[in-house]
Amino acid sequence: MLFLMKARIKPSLLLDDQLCFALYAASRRMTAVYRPLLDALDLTYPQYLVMMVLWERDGLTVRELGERLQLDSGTLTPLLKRLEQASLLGRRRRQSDEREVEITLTKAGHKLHERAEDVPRCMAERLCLSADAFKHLRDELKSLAAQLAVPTDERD
Amino acid sequence: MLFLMKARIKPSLLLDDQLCFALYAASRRMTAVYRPLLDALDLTYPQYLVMMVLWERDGLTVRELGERLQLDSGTLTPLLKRLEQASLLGRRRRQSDEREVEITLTKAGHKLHERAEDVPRCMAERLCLSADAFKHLRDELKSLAAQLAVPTDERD
DNA sequence: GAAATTTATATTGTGCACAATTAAATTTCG
DNA sequence: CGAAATTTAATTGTGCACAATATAAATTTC
Repeated sequence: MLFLMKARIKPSLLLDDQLCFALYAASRRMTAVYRPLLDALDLTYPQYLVMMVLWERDGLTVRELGERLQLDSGTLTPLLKRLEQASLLGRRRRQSDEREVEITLTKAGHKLHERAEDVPRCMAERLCLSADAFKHLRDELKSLAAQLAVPTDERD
Repeated sequence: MLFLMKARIKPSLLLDDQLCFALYAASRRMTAVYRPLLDALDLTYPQYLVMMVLWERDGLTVRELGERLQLDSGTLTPLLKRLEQASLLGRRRRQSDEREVEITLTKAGHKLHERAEDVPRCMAERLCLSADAFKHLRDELKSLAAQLAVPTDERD
């Protein structure tokens, strides 16, 4: 009789066996494909992510943006200053709590949303995935990230 | 009667809908989980990838390393200089073709392979994936990267 | 209500990524 | 052959990521 059980991952140091490298390489390739589309909007890929969050909900603080994107102030502060220089958003301390810096889209920042709407359509065509395959892969990656976010000392 | 066909991806600018962000976030989380393991070896994550390639096949040129990892000399040259400083490898121009720089592991570089063998085991435990799920996700990512590597002007 | 602690952002420093350019060696071809 | 084109690394400059630290405001503790 056969035992049907989940086989353990066999540890390997060969590059082609690694999940981490497949992830790292795919992520960089993805950014590379976005680059020409975002160049047209004068945005880098991380700047595009920030704008996407703000188009969805304006007036977030740096901390809230950081939670959404999993980035800290060391990354966000200079990035937001560049977007401010580009007149896409404003940064000002909150009256209610002077520690917090509220990020608000300018008219140009809102306006950019329209031009950005082509980007997801272009990428959807470029990916050659069905909606189901797209969602499945995306959700697998979300669940992987969630598993990797669990502290090492409190696991199954 | 129902038509069963592949549905198109619905374009969206909402962060949570994006495959690219799931990929980007998962990749950074993965690197973050590797960090404490690699700190013990005094390697960064990209340095670990370079060492993995060299453990598999020593004596590659910068170009060959770059092809394997999809990184250019602008990234590799300073990274390799740091590994040279750390006495893990040597860099020297090839006699046969002075344009090429051959990378050779030192004794310490080879020695590090043993200590690195714990890393994949630790990660395998940390991931909580069956061998099948691991391979499936890895191969989906490889196929995604391959699709994204196809030039935009020559596609299905 | 002063002191200690926590929270939010900014700053500094290191190490990638990657575009663009440069320099040197090699190959191609008239 | 020898000039032009190609190839390989290195260099320069910009923009993330992220650790560590600093600073200032708010909150908690006593």
